[in-house]
Amino acid sequence: MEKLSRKDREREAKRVMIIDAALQVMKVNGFEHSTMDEIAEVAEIGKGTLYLYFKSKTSLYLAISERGSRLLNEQLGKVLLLELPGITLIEKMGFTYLNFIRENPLYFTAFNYFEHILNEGQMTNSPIIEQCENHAKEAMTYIVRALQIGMQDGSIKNSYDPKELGIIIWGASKGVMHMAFLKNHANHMKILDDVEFDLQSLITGFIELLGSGMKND
Amino acid sequence: MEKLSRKDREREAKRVMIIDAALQVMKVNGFEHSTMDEIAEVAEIGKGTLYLYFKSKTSLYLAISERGSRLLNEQLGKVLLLELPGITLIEKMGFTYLNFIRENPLYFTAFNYFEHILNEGQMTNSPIIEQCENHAKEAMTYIVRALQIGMQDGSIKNSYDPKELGIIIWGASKGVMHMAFLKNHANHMKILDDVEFDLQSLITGFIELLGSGMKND
DNA sequence: TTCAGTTATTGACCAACAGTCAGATATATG
DNA sequence: CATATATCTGACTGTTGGTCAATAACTGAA
Repeated sequence: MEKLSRKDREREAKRVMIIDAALQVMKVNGFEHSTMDEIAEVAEIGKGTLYLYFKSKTSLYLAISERGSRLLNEQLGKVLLLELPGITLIEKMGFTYLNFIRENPLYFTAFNYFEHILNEGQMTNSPIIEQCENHAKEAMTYIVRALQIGMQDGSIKNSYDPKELGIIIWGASKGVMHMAFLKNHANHMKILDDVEFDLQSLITGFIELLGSGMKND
Repeated sequence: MEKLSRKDREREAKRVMIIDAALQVMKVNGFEHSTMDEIAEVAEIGKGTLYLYFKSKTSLYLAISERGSRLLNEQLGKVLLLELPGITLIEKMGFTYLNFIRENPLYFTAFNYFEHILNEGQMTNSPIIEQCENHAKEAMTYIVRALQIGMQDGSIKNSYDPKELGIIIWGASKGVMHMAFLKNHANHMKILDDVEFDLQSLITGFIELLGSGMKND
């Protein structure tokens, strides 16, 4: 049972308010072109105060990613509770992910930012990075659970290692979503210009393709 | 037939040399933490000169991406010349891509940077962006051609639209490669820590999975 | 209510770095 | 050799992430 003092609750509320302000600024200026000065201004606090709540711009951005993955995980967790064959759970998770990034494109950008930071190898041993990693691990676990359920109920081939298959599904989904995201958000994307498709049909095709690779005959 | 004057050839050679210098600096400092001052120093030119050859840091980074995708396309193009079933061409392209980013991780980072720039919607109508997009489109065409060959020779189901399938394969491959890349380069990546795998086996699993979704029975 | 001690806030300031430009240097031409 | 043109340069500027000494707000005891 968590018992937070009034101080702690106020502090937490302010943290949330700052993240709201940051998202608001980013909606206008884009993710990278938002400045700490403007975020502080919108949050109606001094810039120094901003740095009392987030020790760097990177930290603030990661906090956005953290919130996003927390929200997404809540939804993925609910899918796992449904009484459905494993293969259907996997499909539903795919669409849950799709709808989430469609409704929250900024969070998707934040997810990519998080991975970029991991890649660059900076900010290791930071608590916010750890939280983000835990969320990612949790999402991964939801997928693996669904796969295990599917292997149990016979809806998914059991010739793959569920964890390895989980990584593949996770990675491939992110890649395809990213593609779809580009189509919708980039002004011009020559690769995609030739192809008539909407997000939904692309993802449906993708899930079908993966599905027919995983499904038991 | 391109006939370049000595001037033009010298200019081109210097451009190449600057990109070499930039890659060298990035190998040490990482992609983002390299400064134009240091790149100029390593290239043994003044900073002002650097800006005569690349109009911004972004342009220079995109030039690296451009070179990378040009090199990759050369290899993909060669695969397409082999006398093999379409499904095998697709598999070979997958491994070509894998080996390329394994041997040239910096180019892979550059590719991601290019997509990031597209996402942010900056630098539209810049010639270097256009070149990068053309390369991406070319790579995409190689995949689609291989799919068409496979649909012709019967090794690939023809129930999918080859272009849509191409986008799916392209996106999914990038996503899975990215995952594998993280495992190798990020210091810690909790999602991946649990799973014992090497790049090769993950990609093999992925290609097998996609393959069994595409293959004719 | 007062006041010392503690905590929270602030914005002027600093350092780093992308990008500029007036002047210097090299090269071509007659 | 002299002039014109092309190329190069690094000191300078503007912006922005991050700091810190000064200030304000709060707290609890007398």
